[in-house]
Amino acid sequence: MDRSKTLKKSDTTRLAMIEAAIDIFGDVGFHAASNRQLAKAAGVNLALISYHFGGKSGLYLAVFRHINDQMAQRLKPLSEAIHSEIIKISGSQAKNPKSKQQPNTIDDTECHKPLSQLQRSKRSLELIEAVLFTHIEVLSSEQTAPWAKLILKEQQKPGEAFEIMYSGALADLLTILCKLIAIILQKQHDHSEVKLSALTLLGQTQILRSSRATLERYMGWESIADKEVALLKKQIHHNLQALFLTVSHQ
Amino acid sequence: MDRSKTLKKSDTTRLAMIEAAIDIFGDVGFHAASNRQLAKAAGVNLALISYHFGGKSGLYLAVFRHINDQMAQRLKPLSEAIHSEIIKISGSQAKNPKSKQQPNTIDDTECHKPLSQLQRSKRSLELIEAVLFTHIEVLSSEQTAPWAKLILKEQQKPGEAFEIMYSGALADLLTILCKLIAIILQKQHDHSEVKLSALTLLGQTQILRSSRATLERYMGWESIADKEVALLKKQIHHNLQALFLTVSHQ
DNA sequence: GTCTATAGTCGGATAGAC
DNA sequence: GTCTATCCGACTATAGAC
Repeated sequence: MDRSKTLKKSDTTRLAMIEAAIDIFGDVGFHAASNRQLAKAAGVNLALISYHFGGKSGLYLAVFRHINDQMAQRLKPLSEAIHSEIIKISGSQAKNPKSKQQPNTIDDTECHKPLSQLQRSKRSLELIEAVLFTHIEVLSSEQTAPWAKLILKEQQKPGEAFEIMYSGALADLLTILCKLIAIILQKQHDHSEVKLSALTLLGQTQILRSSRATLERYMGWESIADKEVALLKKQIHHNLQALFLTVSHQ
Repeated sequence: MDRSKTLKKSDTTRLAMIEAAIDIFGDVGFHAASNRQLAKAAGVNLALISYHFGGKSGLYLAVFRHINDQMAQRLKPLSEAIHSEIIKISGSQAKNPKSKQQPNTIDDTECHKPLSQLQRSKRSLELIEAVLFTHIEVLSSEQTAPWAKLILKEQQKPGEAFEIMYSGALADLLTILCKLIAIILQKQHDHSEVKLSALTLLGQTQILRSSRATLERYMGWESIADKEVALLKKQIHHNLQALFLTVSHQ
């Protein structure tokens, strides 16, 4: 309600506990983290974990809700921009044979000159690249490193916490990719080929987390900073061009 | 020594403990697994964990040594076949400007008729696909599922166990892929582009494990069996064609 | 080699003072 | 809301019988 502005004492405590817990859970996992360790890292008393979250499990879930909120907030601008542009791009495209004409009342400057399929594809490809590059930046950033670790852990043994993530930012991200790919392939965005295509794309960026140790070791990288990120982006750019620019052949 | 044939009682006990431990460690992780649980699953007494492996950590390392041996054994036929074929394929190719001529004394039927670059690329691409499909089968098989889970866990927090895996089968797999890609791209196999290309390829197959929960959920799959594996293979095949068949353009 | 029994430690949770 | 003190269960590891 109106408490959204006034930050009560308990809110700052809760936040401190959640932020400390992100690091610890991400680092050592749920079971290896002890309540004592969590409380000490947050600089609060042991008993407050039970008081505020009902126990370690409650804190764990609160951590995922918090991460999901943060991620959604971070992706929101890009997501909204792309969604509105998708309407523009596909405005003249028939996704579905029956609804060929879509009376578009939006006062948009470009929406009345129909784009060629080639133009649509090119623009979609640019947007896909933007999404993946954003994803790479999120995955490589030190700040979000614990997030990624937590999500990966949940992927392997999905529980209640996975639901929180999946139904939030994760599904959004995939849906955007699928809509863009659908424009290029001229297929439905929920076609299984389109979805697998999106997933294999994300797989390529996710090596930053899922295979980070192998990546560092095999590339001979001591850390993954700007230079290394740039190299990976270059590779992804190259792959994207190859995967989607020659799509007219098939 | 000569004990390799006669299976002593203690060996069968150790093996039972290791195999039970693979499932449990893979399922719940190192910390969440208790010695009691491990002993019960193996059908042995609690104290034998300390006796045979010196404790839970020792058992954990033994598990990784075992997995690495198994994986190496499984990949060996394919690995050797490919290595010998790479010699054939690249026999007439100059990897390095100085060593253009390689006097090949192998009594191979095909080694004396030089292959065109197109032929070499095509064959390499077939072999890459074979490697990735094998990888997909390993990752999707229920039997090896716990292996993959363990490896993923170690990637996130690499310790002594990661060393065992990395310096074994994992590095072999990557090296084979790089050598094949190098033939297509006509670059050194240790060139960073080649290595990143191999890693992004593996990333696409690794979604079977790293994003399994998302994969199942987003694709609407209830399980990942033959039908689902076939779909993923089809997608990987498609991606491979796009990524490497048009390489002559660049 | 395998088992039983137990010592010693640490964990999560809570009652009750402030 | 926050803290101290404490309970009790579960754990690892080991000593010693067989």
